[in-house]
Amino acid sequence: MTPTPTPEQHPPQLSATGRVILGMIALGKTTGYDIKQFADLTARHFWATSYGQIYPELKRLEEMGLVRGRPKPSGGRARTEYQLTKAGERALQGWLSSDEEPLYELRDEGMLKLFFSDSLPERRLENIRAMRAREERRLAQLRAIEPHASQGPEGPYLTLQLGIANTEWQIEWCKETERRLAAETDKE
Amino acid sequence: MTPTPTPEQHPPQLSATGRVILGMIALGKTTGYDIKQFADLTARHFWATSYGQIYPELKRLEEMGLVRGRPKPSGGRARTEYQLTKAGERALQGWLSSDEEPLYELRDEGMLKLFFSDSLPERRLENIRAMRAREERRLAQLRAIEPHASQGPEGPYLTLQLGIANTEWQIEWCKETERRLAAETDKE
DNA sequence: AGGTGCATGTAACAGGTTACATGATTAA
DNA sequence: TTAATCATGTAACCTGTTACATGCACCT
Repeated sequence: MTPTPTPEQHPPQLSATGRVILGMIALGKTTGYDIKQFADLTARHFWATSYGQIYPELKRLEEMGLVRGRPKPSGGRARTEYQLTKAGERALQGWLSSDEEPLYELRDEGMLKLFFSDSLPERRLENIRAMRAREERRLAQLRAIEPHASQGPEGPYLTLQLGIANTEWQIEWCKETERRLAAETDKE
Repeated sequence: MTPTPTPEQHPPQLSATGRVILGMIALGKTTGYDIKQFADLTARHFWATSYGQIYPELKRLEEMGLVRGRPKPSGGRARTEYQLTKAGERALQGWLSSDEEPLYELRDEGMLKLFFSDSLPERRLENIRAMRAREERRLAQLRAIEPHASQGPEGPYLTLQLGIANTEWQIEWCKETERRLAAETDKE
């Protein structure tokens, strides 16, 4: 007779959103609103969030004992400040040191259009231009936050650097490809 | 009294998954299975798909009159081949020439770890190495499909080139950052 | 007096993944 | 004969977005 499977008494597992929140609290963003504002300025480029996730997840994290929230009204405004508990710090560091394959997911409609562009070659150049325009907008946004980021902690600064360098490079590729396609069109 | 809003008799809107399928059929992938196989080899790097989307969506597209499916059993195996209808071609080209802001979504847990790495600086180098390893794997996969892609249509080839160049660049950044972090650690 | 920003929250919905089910064919 | 591959499909689940609701505070 098979032994009954281990009762799997793991506490409910830390979700990806939960990790983001723990990390953000560690960076000093103590309210749901704060977390969202900062994330929209920074992490949004590689990890988007919404209030619809953040507020319910903060409650779940509190139930799990990873954060502790206390009301800190500013003026007459309702407001809850959260801090990490010891368990929360451990959970955050456990995630940062885990060797599991980190998730990577991309949905890029611009690439998709380029990929299928043989079905309408006349628009190919235009599609690449649109991709470049998007990257140029992104670059401008990243550059706008650079100055104040370079005074802050290292982690955010490194990701910002990577984002900027990466975007610059992408723009170069688009320009080159545009030139190449334009040259081919001329030949015909 | 306000005029009743236009009855919005637009036929049900073409979803993103639907677009992928139309594009794939245009590239000669005529069955659900075929589409998935090819997408897993190529478009997966910027747009993942699953059978759970593809098969139901093929039916929806047929209801919408954008594709036509006919049973083409190979041996005794059930099998349905799809082709684009005129309306399907128009829909595909309409999408390719539309000026709507193309969707872009990224979830990159590696970047997230780097972003929060101040909470466990000892692991920072390791995290960047993991990111590099991921990109190196990706590069190997992309290079493996390059030879046969370079004989095919232009669109897929261009996206492949972009993917390769982009990945190579990312690897360089990781290496440079690793060197820099290693040097800083030595100084201390 | 009214618009914007601060601050929290929820319900409905949309989209996608996973696990499962089925069954034929082919190569070892 | 058994494992892998071809081929299709569905139901349950999970995650995340959108739209909405509430109300205070601050600036003009």
